[in-house]
Amino acid sequence: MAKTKRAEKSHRSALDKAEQILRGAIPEFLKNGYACTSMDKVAKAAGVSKQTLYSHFTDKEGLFTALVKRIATKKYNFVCSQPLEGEPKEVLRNLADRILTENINDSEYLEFVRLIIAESGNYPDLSKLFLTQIAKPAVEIVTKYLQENQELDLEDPEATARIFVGSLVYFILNQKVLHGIEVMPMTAERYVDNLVALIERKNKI
Amino acid sequence: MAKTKRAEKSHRSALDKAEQILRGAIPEFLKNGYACTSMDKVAKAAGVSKQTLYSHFTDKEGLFTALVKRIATKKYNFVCSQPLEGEPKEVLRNLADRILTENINDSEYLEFVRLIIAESGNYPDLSKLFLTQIAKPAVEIVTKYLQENQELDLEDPEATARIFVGSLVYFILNQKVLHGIEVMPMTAERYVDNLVALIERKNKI
DNA sequence: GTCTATATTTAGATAGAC
DNA sequence: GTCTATCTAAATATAGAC
Repeated sequence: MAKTKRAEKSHRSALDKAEQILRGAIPEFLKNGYACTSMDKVAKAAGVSKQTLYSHFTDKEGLFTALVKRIATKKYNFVCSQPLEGEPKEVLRNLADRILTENINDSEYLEFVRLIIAESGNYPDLSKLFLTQIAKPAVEIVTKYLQENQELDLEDPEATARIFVGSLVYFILNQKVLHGIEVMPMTAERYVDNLVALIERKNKI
Repeated sequence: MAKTKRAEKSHRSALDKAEQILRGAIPEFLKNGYACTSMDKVAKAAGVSKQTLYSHFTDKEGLFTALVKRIATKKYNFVCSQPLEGEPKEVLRNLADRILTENINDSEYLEFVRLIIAESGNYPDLSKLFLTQIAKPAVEIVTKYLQENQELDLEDPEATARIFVGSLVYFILNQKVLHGIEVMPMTAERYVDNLVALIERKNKI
């Protein structure tokens, strides 16, 4: 019995340590990037010794991969938890607003996107994971909606969905990640107005 | 006279060295990223000693900045050298095709974009330079065209131009930089068809 | 101006005590 | 499992010969 209890405690403790390490590692990697984040910094930020890192993750790359999977999964759950509802004519605008406001104010996620792109050459599998977990489901949700609303009279809902999502993602990338807000600013409202107008246009005539 | 000749030679030699260093440095930075490109690698790639690097550029950051300015200027000259001409109805499609084919096959430029985004946190001025030199002129050219062709009946040509350019840039980023071509492929033709259709739609009815 | 050699710092990863 | 102390390699930057 004492043995069982000890094993349980040991197991729980291990989980907590891994969790503790990830929680410390995430802001470090997001802030400094992969190359400039040392295992020493992570150990310090997580409040554990460096050797403890290596007992829970094989190496720096393994820790980084676990970290990316964690954040991607978190965002995936958010993307898929938002049903499209409301007045049909308002859905596209609400959806665009939601995509923008949700992501533009999520500085952790913006850093994450920057990191994924930065390491997409060295870690192509992580960028594919990112697309598969986040961008692809988002496009699929929009595609489905565009297909279901035939009054929009779109010849190719999937391609249109990609343009819709893609132009919003680029807006965020341009304004926030690349600091376009300082050299070529545009309000989200104006951008969304025109994007929605392009898709709904036929109905307006 | 000997003195003049010597000064000239010295001057020319200095220019050649700076040029030689940049030519060696560019592929190294584009391939490895900023942090993983050592001054030793650059010296070796450029065929000079490390000390020579430091005699022409103050430090690694100075070399990197000069390199980014060089590439951005090169692309700027290309963007602005392409006039919009041809049948009015074909211009948008030709323009989209040109933007895609030009950039999607320019692997050096794709690496450059990756690098700019990667370092946009550490070097915000370089990302602003990138936008100012490349993205902004591109949007301005498209804006001007959309304004001049009022039969398109666009309420906000500038916002529409941003959507047009932005969705194309994202397509490239998604398919090539983030390897979306392997997990969510789509042909450029299909994407462009639908993008142009959205803008021209009114005319088609 | 250019090179070789080096000073100094810091990285990833490991050994050994407990 | 966790810690302190350490090994080895590689980075930026500089000193000094020519």
